Amino acid sequence: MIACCTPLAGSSLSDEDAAELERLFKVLADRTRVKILNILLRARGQAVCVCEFTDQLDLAQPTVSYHLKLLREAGLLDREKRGTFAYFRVRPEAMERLHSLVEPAVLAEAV
Amino acid sequence: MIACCTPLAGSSLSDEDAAELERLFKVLADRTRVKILNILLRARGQAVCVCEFTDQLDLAQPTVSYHLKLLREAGLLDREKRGTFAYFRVRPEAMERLHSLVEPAVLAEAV
DNA sequence: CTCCTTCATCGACAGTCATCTATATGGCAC
DNA sequence: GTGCCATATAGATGACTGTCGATGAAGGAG
Repeated sequence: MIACCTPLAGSSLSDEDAAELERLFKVLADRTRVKILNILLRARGQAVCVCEFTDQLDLAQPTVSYHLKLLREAGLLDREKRGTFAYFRVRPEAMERLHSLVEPAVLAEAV
Repeated sequence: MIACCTPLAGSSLSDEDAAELERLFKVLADRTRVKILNILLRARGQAVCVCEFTDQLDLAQPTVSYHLKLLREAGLLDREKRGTFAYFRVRPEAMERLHSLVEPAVLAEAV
């Protein structure tokens, strides 16, 4: 008889914690949003104008706006308006949190 | 006149690199797969039987099989068959790679 | 061999997502 | 005020995804 379904040590991830990780990874699970993050990180924390994204990404302006909104709602970006222009910057503490969450030792426990 | 669209330093993420990050995050962007990873990491690298997942996750067996397949295709899991049973274990090097990829300094450059 | 168990695959279906065009909002110039 | 420009929002649409039930494949028990 093969030993199977033996109990595991440690407390399992709660539904809420799993859902939170899902939300976070969903935001990152798109090449356009990855590129946006890359542009912002290359700016070393400085604010970047929306026109910069519409220039570099080959997408219609509303599509870019849509992705920026998702990133902002996830708490990864801050927006700042100057006149009709909008500037975005990355939130360093959010990136730090992301980095710490994917630590194997952390994923083995609750969030 | 507001300064806008000023050039950025550094090389931008290539399409392929962005697509690779997208693929990786897509696999993680599901609460069931997050829970599977959590179970495997709590097992401290030991192999875990499929029945363990079907027990703990409240899902039909084909659904669990589907998620395990995605995780395996992403290189995050290894499978080992013993008789009719299948055991999965996490690939530590894949988790390490994941952790290093979400480093802000890394995301600011190419992968 | 036959039956049962475990797991993987298939096909269908509902829900979600990324994208577009069209439109609205709101500031600046004149 | 009017007109223009940058951005956000709304609605539509095609593609993808997670889920299930049904079925297939393969090994162990009797």
